Amino acid sequence: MTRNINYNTKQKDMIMNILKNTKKEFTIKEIYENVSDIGLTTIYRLVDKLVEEDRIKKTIGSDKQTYYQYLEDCNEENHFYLKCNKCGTLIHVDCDCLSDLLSHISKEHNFIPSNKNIILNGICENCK
Amino acid sequence: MTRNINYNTKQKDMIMNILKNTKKEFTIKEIYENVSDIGLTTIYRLVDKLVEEDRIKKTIGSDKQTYYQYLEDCNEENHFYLKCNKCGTLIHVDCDCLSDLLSHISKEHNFIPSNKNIILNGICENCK
DNA sequence: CTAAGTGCAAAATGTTTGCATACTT
DNA sequence: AAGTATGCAAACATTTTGCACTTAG
Repeated sequence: MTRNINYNTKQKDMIMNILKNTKKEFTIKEIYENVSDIGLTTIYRLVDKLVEEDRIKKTIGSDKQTYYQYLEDCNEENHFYLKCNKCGTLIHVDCDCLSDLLSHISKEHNFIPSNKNIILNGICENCK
Repeated sequence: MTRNINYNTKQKDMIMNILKNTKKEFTIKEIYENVSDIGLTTIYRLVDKLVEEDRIKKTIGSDKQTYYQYLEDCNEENHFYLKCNKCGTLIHVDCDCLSDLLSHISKEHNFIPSNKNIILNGICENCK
């Protein structure tokens, strides 16, 4: 039995803060440029772990690049997001409007929807 | 006014057929291994175009790799999919069960949901 | 003190470009 | 015939690895 211990380092915090403050998408390079004194290697390693831990999400932007984006703290709760295709912001929605759809899908379509981090794309209020 | 002409070449068809036949995710390398006599460069180029044309989708798999996957023909119709997190299959759902949710979101959350290619993740019938 | 995390340089992968040739219409 | 598409080799970009050093708990 090996315990998987995770240190809380200032590097990890810095990356999380940048992603958390604006809810936008960042490339590795953008993270690198927005942070001081963290090596690229470390960014790759941390970002990997954070994805593993479901704290951030790796995605493909509309420009086909690889991006990373902040996710809400995911302890046993479901999270529903709206993602703007123009500005890239991920809007966290606190509303149970999904529940009917999800139960319909599991009953009628014989598919167990994952209830973590459901993302719907579109255009946000500001970008209309 | 430049017209953007697209030849229909056998290379393009081969790639589309592979993606269409199984609805699974393919990496560039997997596509390359499953076709005969198409150079890697060409695969990169074609896959790019197909993404542009909305005929296939570029995604990040749960293993964090970059994948490409077939989409239904997208002429003015909406398409709703269920994607299995285990086998990677993209199941096309022909059902209007989404419409309530989408109108709720546009009214209550002030967000215009894109109605093209909505994908929900979960576990499919076969993988349960 | 010890396991885990970091940063550098180098290695390995992945992707794009230039150019000569071949194919579509 | 003219404009695209293709494939190779080379250039370029991105990501990973090995290793000595630092840091968190």
